[in-house]
Amino acid sequence: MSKEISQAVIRRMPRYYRYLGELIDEGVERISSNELSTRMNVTASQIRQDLNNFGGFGQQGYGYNVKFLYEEIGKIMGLSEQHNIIIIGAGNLGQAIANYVKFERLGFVTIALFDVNPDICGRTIRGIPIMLVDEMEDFIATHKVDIAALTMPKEKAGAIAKQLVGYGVHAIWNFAHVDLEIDDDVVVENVHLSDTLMQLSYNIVKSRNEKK
Amino acid sequence: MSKEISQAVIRRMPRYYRYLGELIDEGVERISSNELSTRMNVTASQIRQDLNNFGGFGQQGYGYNVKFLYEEIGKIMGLSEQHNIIIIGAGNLGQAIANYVKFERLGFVTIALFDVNPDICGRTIRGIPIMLVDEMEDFIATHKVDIAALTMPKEKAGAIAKQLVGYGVHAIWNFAHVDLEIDDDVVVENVHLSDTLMQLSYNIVKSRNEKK
DNA sequence: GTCAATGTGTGAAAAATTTAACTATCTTTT
DNA sequence: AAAAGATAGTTAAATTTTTCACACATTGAC
Repeated sequence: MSKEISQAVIRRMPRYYRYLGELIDEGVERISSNELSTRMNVTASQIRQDLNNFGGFGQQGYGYNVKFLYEEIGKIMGLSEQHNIIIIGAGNLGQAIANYVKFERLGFVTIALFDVNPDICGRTIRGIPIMLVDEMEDFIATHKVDIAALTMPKEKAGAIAKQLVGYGVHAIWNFAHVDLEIDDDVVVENVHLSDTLMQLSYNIVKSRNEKK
Repeated sequence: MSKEISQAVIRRMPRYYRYLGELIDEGVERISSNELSTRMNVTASQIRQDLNNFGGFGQQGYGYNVKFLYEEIGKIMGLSEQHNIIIIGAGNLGQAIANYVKFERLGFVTIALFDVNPDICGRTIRGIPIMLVDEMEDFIATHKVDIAALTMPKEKAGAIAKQLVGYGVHAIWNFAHVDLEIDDDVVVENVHLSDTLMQLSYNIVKSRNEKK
């Protein structure tokens, strides 16, 4: 059995991926854990430990091949396959996400939005159709849906999530401010914006106090 | 000197706050760490340890007074004062945030949006004006601005952040996909949506493999 | 008022994470 | 081709975080 990799490590991987992408853009071919650690403001030891969770991607005396490592991390994070997203809640946030072209470069493609409001149904965003929530079941049955993004008010999120899981969706990107109670085999990633605001606020007050 | 409280603890506080808010809505007056731990799916021990970082809010044999604890956490997280937010980048995401009424209940009030696009300037969102980025300096000089939310493309984020800090802004809620290099006395909270998507993607693949 | 039950605060143990140190391997130079 | 230098992989130590366990304060029943 392969050892479980801690979520702390997983949370750091996207940052490595981003920095490696930048290095590629800069035309850098190879990099040592030490040099990368300086750029990223982490310890070289942590970089080596993190990467070694997945295997040895570097070479003693040489370092890491930037392009190779970039691609390997991409594979590890599941970016080698396309993930289709549907967005439930075509409000501002839902539309914002649908408009984010950058996600597509990572393989995350929004294929539909759903809303309860009949007025906006039939419209499209970048060619992506907005449909009625009632059409969701049919749509999921006839399309490959890998991720459902929940951007509706929290009151409705629980029920919608349950429905989605019933229709066969196994991954939820949850922007509603509730903890979804859902089967173990469904993967949930929460994005609680107000939580991050509160953390910011805490650190503001702290920083102010430290300044005396 | 008061001991430093780990960011791990700080990240958990908003969740306590949310659950306590729900308990208040349910009319619950008191709760034990044990009962709360069941609801929240964490250990009672962790709850007690976390809270004790800030002082003893409970009472042996009684538990915690829900309303009192809620208010205390609010104070700890800096919610007892109003935080004015300006949003730089009035695209979809910026507008989505400006429309989020719920933040206001926590004391976070958006007072202006700024954009480089003259076409949308002069418009308002919920009464909040959209202005030209050029007007930013003046605005900050004449208004209390506590937090700047960066929702513009990452290419511009670094320069804008520098400007903002120059104008006296000390806290940045960063949605741009870059690490801002900024003075130590400026507080930055990053919200990297694509990072969370990648984490979700990793967990999807992992979960699929576990299922055999 | 007494006593059993409850349940926090807290010191200590356990677990997890991070950092440091070392070894072995590869690269580069001469 | 050999020696010197660089650097990943890896083991060990240090640190941090989480969990456990229990003394003792408070509540509530009788």
